[in-house]
Amino acid sequence: MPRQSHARASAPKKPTKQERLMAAAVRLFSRQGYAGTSVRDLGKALGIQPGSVYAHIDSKHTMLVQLIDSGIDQYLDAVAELPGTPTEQLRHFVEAHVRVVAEDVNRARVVYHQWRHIQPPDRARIVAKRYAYEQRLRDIIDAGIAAGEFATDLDRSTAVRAVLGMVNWCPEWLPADGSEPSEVVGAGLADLVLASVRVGHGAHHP
Amino acid sequence: MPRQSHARASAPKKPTKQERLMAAAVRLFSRQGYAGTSVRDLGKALGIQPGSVYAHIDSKHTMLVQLIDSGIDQYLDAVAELPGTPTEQLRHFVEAHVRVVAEDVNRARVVYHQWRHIQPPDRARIVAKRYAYEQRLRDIIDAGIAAGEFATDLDRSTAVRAVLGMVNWCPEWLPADGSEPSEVVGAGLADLVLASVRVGHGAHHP
DNA sequence: CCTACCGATCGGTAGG
DNA sequence: CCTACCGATCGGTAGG
Repeated sequence: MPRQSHARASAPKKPTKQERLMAAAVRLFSRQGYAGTSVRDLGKALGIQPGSVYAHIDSKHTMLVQLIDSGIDQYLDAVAELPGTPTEQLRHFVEAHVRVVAEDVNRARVVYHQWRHIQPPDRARIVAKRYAYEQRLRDIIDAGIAAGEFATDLDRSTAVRAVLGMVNWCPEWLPADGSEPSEVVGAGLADLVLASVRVGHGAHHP
Repeated sequence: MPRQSHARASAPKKPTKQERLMAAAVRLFSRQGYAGTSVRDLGKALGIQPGSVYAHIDSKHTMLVQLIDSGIDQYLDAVAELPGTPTEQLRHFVEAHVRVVAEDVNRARVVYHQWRHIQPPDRARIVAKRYAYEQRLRDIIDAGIAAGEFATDLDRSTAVRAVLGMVNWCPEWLPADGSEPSEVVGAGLADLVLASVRVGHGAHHP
């Protein structure tokens, strides 16, 4: 067993202190929350003094903003262009979302829940991005209804929120489910989503 | 049922200071998180001095434990006995869960996310209760598969987590959706859930 | 990146 | 329920 375990395999990526701080922030904000994480915790994670943290960051709040900004962008990028029919697009949407969650479940949890700690003026931009992502899903579902692929009596809002609920809950149990590859999990969730919105599954609630 | 100190049955009851503190904690923990809420915030909400808060509570942590303990019990009680076939039970489960969420979305958010701030030894009991609730849903789904009402190729774990995700995400959007009664929302979500697990909706992912 | 430090705030207590 | 206070910790800064 080599002492330099992860030394440059293909790309010599040595993380900067700033990158290491951001990685520590993801882990700590996820487990203890933004308010429950001190700048001293971040320094301790890198083995430096509390005051030294500010040689690499502007403020604790700026770290949160950058983390969530880039985090939401990962989701937006992943579903920006989806090929195929609305049915296929919806499958791709769910699978892409689960893939991004699985890449870093801690980051996912921070993006979903810690945005409430973001203060104006950054907050407005974050909320707008979240809405844009929801709108992306809504458009797919609308197209599916219009194309006759999804049930015509489907309630758009309920469907959008049900799908987002399913995929956004993943970080709560994905880590404890390391046995299954995330692609399998994503495909399984996509199956359930498609079954729930597809036409021909019988009458809805009377 | 344990003792109720001096509560009048079916009368306009005047909340005690302790009850008012718990109500304030629900609201503040939900919006700012447990760590982001100070005992001074709680005192301010009741118009009393910070130190006076301790005339009514033991500690901030005890408030969180009591809040989440009784909160989870609400969910367990709501689904303890569900009539009918597995299909009907699953519908009742979703509708009952959404009803409890709608009763107090702030409390729901605290129950779902702030339990991570609970320290041992209380933590073990909370985690066990959460697992018991999940097990309750798993049993219904297993019964539905065994009875031939749900798809035989349904993945139990995925189905359980998908359903929990849908209903547990409700507090994120229910407050913004005040126009629709929660019973309608619950029925709509139950429709989607039943459609996703029911037999005869076509082949799953190849 | 360290030492040394700032004023503010934290959860909680003593003694009325 | 108040006044007065405790030691600990907070986010952040000055000056090397």
